[in-house]
Amino acid sequence: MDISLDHTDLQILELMQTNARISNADLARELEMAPSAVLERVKKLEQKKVIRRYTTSINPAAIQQKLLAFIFIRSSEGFSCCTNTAQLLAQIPEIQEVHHIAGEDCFLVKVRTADAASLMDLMRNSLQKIPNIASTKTTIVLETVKEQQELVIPKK
Amino acid sequence: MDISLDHTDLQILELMQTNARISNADLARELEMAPSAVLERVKKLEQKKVIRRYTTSINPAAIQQKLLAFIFIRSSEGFSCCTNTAQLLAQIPEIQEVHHIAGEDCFLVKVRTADAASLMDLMRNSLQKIPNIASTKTTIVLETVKEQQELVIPKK
DNA sequence: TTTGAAATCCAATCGCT
DNA sequence: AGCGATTGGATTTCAAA
Repeated sequence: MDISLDHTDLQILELMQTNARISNADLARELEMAPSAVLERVKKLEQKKVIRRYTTSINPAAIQQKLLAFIFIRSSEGFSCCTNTAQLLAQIPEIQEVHHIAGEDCFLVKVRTADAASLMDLMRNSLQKIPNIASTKTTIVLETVKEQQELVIPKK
Repeated sequence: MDISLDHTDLQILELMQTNARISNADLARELEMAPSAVLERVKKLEQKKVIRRYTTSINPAAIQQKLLAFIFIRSSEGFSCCTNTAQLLAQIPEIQEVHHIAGEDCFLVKVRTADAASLMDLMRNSLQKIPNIASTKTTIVLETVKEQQELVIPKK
């Protein structure tokens, strides 16, 4: 099973990226295909892990998650320990993203908490318990102008 | 119309965050409520913009978007021009996130392209045309260990 | 806000192409 | 891969509490 995608697949991705709750019937109407054929394609995209999951984007402020920060984390030891450190970081639910980055710093982490105090709590209680964290540099977000994970789908 | 959320609303958010394509009937079964009552609540969450949108997470590698980078962008002029600069950045489809950050740099931007060459294209053709960009500092992601936008939903 | 009933519509399967 | 027919179930609306 390969991952080659034709134009119809890309159209499906485009439509579902914009609205994950579109009905299969509406998808079929947009593509001018039979619903059963469309359903088949969607299932294959799921199986092939082209589609990873369907998520609901929730306004963070509505559930009192007002603080967003990025933290650069430097690891004190070599490359081998990094994988372990990364896994421990990934387990923290407030941490949405863990990226291994090029350059002097080892990781870039995106974290969301209620406020500055709870970010401090998290750093003291969760981060500092992870071995091999040499230093952290925190960047606080004042305002988010754009935040979406929509990819640019190729035309063909 | 206020934005106060009760336990049932939080349960709905929790379930829909995990799977945006859950059927209303399944939601109702989980909550042990009538489907019509659940539908009413979901619609209100949408109206109140607690739910922002339903999105499909697509594997970037499957559509040849292999490069992820974060760019720190310094603005050459004062605060007033920042809003304009931010809007121009936000219009670039490859840029997924634009954050106004505290500290010396003005913006942190998350960008996804096919490869290093197309990132360079983007910086030359799109970024450098935006006025008041004084400097950029690009951080390339080598590996993404975790990437989700799921929020920690409070228990009550 | 919730419910239950009713009408319409959809999801999912399968045999055929 | 796609289609069309089928059926069991889902969505959506609405009057009533």
